[in-house]
Amino acid sequence: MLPAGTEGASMPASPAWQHIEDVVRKVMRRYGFEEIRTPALEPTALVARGIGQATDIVQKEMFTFEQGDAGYVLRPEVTAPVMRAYLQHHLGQRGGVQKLFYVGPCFRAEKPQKGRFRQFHQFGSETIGAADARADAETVALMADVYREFGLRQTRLRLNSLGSPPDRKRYRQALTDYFAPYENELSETSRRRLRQNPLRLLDTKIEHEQRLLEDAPRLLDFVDDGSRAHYDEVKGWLDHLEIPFEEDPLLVRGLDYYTRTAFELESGALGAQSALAGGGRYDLLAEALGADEPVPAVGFAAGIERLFLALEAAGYDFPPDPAADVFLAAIGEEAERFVFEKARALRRAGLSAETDLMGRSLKAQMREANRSGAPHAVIIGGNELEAGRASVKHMATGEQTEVAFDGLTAFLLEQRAGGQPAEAEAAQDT
RNA sequence: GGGACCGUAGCUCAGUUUGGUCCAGAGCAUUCGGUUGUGAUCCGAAAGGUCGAGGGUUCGAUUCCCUCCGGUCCCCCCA
Repeated sequence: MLPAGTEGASMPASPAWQHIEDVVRKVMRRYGFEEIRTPALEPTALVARGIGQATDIVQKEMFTFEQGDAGYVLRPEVTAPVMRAYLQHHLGQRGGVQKLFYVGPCFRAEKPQKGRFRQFHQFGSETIGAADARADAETVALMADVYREFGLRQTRLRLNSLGSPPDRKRYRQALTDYFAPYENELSETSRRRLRQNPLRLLDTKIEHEQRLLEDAPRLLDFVDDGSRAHYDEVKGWLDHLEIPFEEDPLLVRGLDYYTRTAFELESGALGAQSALAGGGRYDLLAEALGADEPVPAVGFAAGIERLFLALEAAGYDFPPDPAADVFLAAIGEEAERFVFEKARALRRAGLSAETDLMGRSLKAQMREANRSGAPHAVIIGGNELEAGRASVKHMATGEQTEVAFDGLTAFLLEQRAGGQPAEAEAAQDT
């Protein structure tokens, strides 16, 4: 039995899935980001320090286990691991800003539902070493361009500034004070949040509480001048790039390492889990992981499964499954030996060639040839072996011609290069 | 962690209401065949399921009850 919420991860890698990754990598490279691969396994302490003890992820969503004295965790996200790699391998010494991206699996021990899995896949970018607001804007632009590349326009980009930890501490207090008189009107979960993590109150879905929030203090009013100036700059650069966004004073993120800029991209077509991607600045993460000095950084993370859902909802045209160039059918043992070797020769010439591996009838082989999507089937039996010429059937038209064994590779290469069916006759003379 | 619904062939599902020869079925997919060596169509046949698992009630359980496992969706939270 598979662990819950890991279903899709064990299916054969579909062309659609690979297509998504291809597009992601393409856009990432346009922006000059390098791919980095970090282990799926990380020390529990790294994740706990990086993401924050008080977060849901660390408190209840990690797959952890002990090995000797050490505690490990299947990574629930990739930003902390990338920062660990950056520090451990002194990537900053390479000079300049480090622009890294990743694509890979993450794990969270949540109850699975639509758009949420225990093993899921994220891609994202991390721009490490840049405090400039343009780094924030570039991250947002990169994220937006990935979705734009897929033609997804029904998305909503929300933006906010979280300021610095002292700012948030003062804001937390103000929020607590504001809600104190209303405590009896709050739901049980909201009362719990008020004590444990007041910022979470901001995304309550209870109408009454939302009305209370309208007059509640705003995080942005507690943000220090530096953060405010930075926020204004980020908005300026986004305007400059003509990237539409909404300011959302209620936007907070679930991980402790965020500072200043926070953003989230939503889709309307995803059901309960509408967040496609999110990110922000995390200038304090490096120090939390043991760095001697602050390392400014900003990044985003996106869910591939959710992108997939959004694409399906939008009726996205995935590229068709790649078809073989040719299917080789054999009749009789001698022909089977010939075909098996010929297929390898074609493959070494760069063609995608398929053959029967079950000793099936010609009829069954032709069915298989049809299924393979190969434009041509090559039939070789006693007659062909005697004549030294293969029967080549053009599957779409049903027309069949003969091609000398010696010229078969060249013929098929030419066909793949865009030769028309009509040229088949011409080619058979070569 | 809490809630709702669901588990019958590889896939999509019927059958369970009122337990017993319409209870083990259909479509698609698969394999083979429709005379000697030709695919997507058509026709025919075959193969394929301990009816999620275990226990209970009963003369008898896919059907009723309990437990467990799994799935889906929702709350929480997030990608």
